[in-house]
Amino acid sequence: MPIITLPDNRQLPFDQPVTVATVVASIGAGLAKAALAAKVNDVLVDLSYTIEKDATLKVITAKDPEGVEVLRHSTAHLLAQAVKQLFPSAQVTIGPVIEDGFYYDFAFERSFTLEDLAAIEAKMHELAAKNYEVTRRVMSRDEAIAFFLELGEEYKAKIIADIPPTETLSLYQQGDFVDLCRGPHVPNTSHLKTFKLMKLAGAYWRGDSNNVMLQRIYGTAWADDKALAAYLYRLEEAEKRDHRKLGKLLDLFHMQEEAPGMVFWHPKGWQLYRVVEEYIRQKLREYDYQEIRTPQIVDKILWEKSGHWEQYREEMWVTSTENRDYAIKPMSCPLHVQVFKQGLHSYRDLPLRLAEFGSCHRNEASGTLHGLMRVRHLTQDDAHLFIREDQIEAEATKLLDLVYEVYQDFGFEDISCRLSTRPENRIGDDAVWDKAEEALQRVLNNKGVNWSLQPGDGAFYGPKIDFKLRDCLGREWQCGTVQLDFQLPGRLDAYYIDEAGNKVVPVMLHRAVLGSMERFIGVLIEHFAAKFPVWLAPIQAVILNVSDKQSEYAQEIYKKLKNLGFRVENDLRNEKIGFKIREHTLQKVPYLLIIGDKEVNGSTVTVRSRSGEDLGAMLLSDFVSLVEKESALLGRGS
RNA sequence: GCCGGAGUAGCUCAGUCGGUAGAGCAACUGAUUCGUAAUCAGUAGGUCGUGUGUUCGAUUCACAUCUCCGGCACCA
Repeated sequence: MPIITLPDNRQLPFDQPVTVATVVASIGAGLAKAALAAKVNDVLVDLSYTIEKDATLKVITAKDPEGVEVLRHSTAHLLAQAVKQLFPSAQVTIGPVIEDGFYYDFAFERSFTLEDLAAIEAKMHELAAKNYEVTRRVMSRDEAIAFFLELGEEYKAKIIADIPPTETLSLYQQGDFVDLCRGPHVPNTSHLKTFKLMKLAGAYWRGDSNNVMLQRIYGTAWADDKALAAYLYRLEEAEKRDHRKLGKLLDLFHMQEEAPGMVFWHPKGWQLYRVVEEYIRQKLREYDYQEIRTPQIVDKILWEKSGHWEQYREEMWVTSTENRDYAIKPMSCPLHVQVFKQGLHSYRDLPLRLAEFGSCHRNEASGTLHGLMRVRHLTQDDAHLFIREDQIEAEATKLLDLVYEVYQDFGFEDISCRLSTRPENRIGDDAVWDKAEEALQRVLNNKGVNWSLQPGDGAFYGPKIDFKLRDCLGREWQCGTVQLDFQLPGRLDAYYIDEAGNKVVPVMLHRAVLGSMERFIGVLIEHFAAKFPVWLAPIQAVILNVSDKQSEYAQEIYKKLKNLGFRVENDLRNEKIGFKIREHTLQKVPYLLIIGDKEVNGSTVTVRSRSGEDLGAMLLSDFVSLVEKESALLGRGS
């Protein structure tokens, strides 16, 4: 005698076990039509699920986020069904829901083409319109393995073999297509209307590059056409923020074939770079760091001692001369230890904080290069803190403060923070790793930020905390990092003298706040869509004369602003004022100063903001204080 | 590195089913001196990513190679 409780606390009694579909039908025909799945006692189930005992019930439709996920999951099955019909020799593997869509991986003897993709999508619509019922059944492991092997689906059989024996295996069928799946799924393919196949890609079986490469088809599915259109529009808009596109458009930097993964900074891009660098230098002063500079090419011997030669060899550029082998530095840590080792340090000297804008070269795999986000020559805003063990928590806490302060100054809110623990390839005792991982965990908890765990993702010498920022398409890029290292100083024979006069190996904290200057600027360009706040903007204002008559006064204004340290340009070309305004607006210059006869006569400038707002005529001093005030807000103003 | 796609003027792109290419913007020259997102006219600009092959002839076809784009794997 189950009593079903609905979200509005209404209770429906039944005199025998009922399916969710029956209950939903008894609530109303409209709801029954819209229902995709349900939550019974907060567990997502199919409409065919039978409720035996008293339970709460929430019907899931396309209006619920879970409903859209069910749609996407079922659309992935529809994709697989279409592929199997068109290409019977293709084998299905996995097809999960992802952010904004789904994908399905297939093993197939030839590559899918874009034409195939169109044909598959058409087939999907055709199949959906057949209004197949989607039915669920349960099978034992052995039965299921035999079933899929019979169909020639070897990958599915392998997947099943790896599912823990305690788990129930469910199969979903629509028409002639059967797939192993946890569910839930829509009750009928007629619900699958709004979807689109997006792109083809390769993907390794089980995510392991030693395995064969499968073919992945990405798709997206939404509750209705409007939501799909909104999504596609969002993608288009996001593409306009692409830093590679904007970098070219605003003449910030370029890259070319002869130097893959390395940046040619143009004057405006380098100006931006320098503002960011100067900002960080200011933070180094505030937080008691000392800036240093170390060599780029260093004898292999040092890398062997540090462990890089063993752990990191593949990504190091090497060179040699006069029978000596050298590596171009991929990171600065061992070199900072060399600086620390000069002279003798007392425990009173610690913490000793050494910072460097470290110019590093890494031979990143060709397929990973991506604009400024993934380069082969990068500049880390790097620092190493040499500390006593009792200073770990205090120093790590200060680092978290610094990182969050800097990100907020640049206007970032969406920061993801992760703790990565010991990887398989590592140096050092597990006891030391235990200590290091626990320390970082404590610091994170005390700081009270949201963080997640990434087991096995630490550096080879110690665990780390990573900070990630998102690009225009939602892809995350690691920027800041804090790494605790009990290994390197000892390996490189660094020590200090403690109170009792003993030599003690210091603990080292590696840290970068921005990460790499290049990547951070890439993220920055996308974050602001190149509409940089005035403190960052490479050109803060352009002075435009209406006609030749005012050029002398315009020059005067230009010189005054330049002498005050503003980044200004003059546009005295013989062009119409509208044309000049258009050009500099497209260049996203924050302020345009218009100089006509009126301004010359009144000794003023007329200010037009980047958004097109006319701020009217004002004294130059008023404009100066306006910009100064705005600059002081940094990225926190908007 | 792996899978797929792409590379034509400074930029954005069109085109050639094999007969050495075209537009808009930009550039240059001239005219125009103008008040808040494109003034007009003219001129010039390309070994069609690179190499090899097939061919009477290759930007077009084939192969190789480089780079870029989207994923995957990697990412101290």
